[in-house]
Amino acid sequence: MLDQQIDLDRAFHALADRSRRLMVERLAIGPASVSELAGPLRMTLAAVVQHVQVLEASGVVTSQKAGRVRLCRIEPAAMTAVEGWMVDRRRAWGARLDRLGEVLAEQNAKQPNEENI
Amino acid sequence: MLDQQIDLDRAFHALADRSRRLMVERLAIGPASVSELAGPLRMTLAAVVQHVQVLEASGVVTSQKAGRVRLCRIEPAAMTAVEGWMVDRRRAWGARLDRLGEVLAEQNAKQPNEENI
DNA sequence: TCGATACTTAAGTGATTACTTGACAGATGT
DNA sequence: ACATCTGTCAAGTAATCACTTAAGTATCGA
Repeated sequence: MLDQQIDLDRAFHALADRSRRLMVERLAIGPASVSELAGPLRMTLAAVVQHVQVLEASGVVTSQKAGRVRLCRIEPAAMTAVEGWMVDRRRAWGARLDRLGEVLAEQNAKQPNEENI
Repeated sequence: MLDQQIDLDRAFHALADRSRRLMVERLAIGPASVSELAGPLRMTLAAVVQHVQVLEASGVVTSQKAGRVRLCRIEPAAMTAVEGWMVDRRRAWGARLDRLGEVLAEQNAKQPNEENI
């Protein structure tokens, strides 16, 4: 429970980098090797390996080596923890905004997307 | 659209710090002054002001000064953007896990299966 | 067996971070 | 008027970051 704060630090930090988010987007579709992850990125393989290490240390990604290939995959638990924190926050300010009436919040025209969780 | 990547960088980074997350948790409940935010934190006011600046630069928080007090409040748009990215990812891996069945995810098959990606 | 493939490790570099201290400014209450 | 409250700005510092190059180590295919 207390450690989870540390995990959130690391998880948010891991996702605060565009290259790493691209890797996670790729991994969300399915497992991939390090060089597959490196594909769209303009940096050395060594750098990509370091990004993978950050992702693993944060718990967002796990990997295992098969032969000379390291297969990486997303780790749902960490992603869920991050999403959960966001959802909890929105419950708070969402409830407050509802209470006040959405009209007061902003007159910004926003798309009517009905994504409810 | 391209800026949005930058915004996500900044927003995730802003939330990657425990002190700043505590501030956001407080602001999710309702607007607060800088010193109110500083309350539970063991650091100088100057440091808190710098954290507020990071939160504002990321778009997660807005503020306005009334007299000598700066009132901070959460900015739903940035929070929604972050949450939206998470939700989009979960749609991908969630769908995949459903498709495969969770049993497959935990098997320890060491055979290099050629599931082309 | 030999060369190519897929990482892996170490060391270094310039930029950024999360603070600190200290000096200061404007607003408020008495 | 004056002290106090609430915040601001500037400069400095130690640690961390996102890379790089260079030199490995296994593994695989022919």
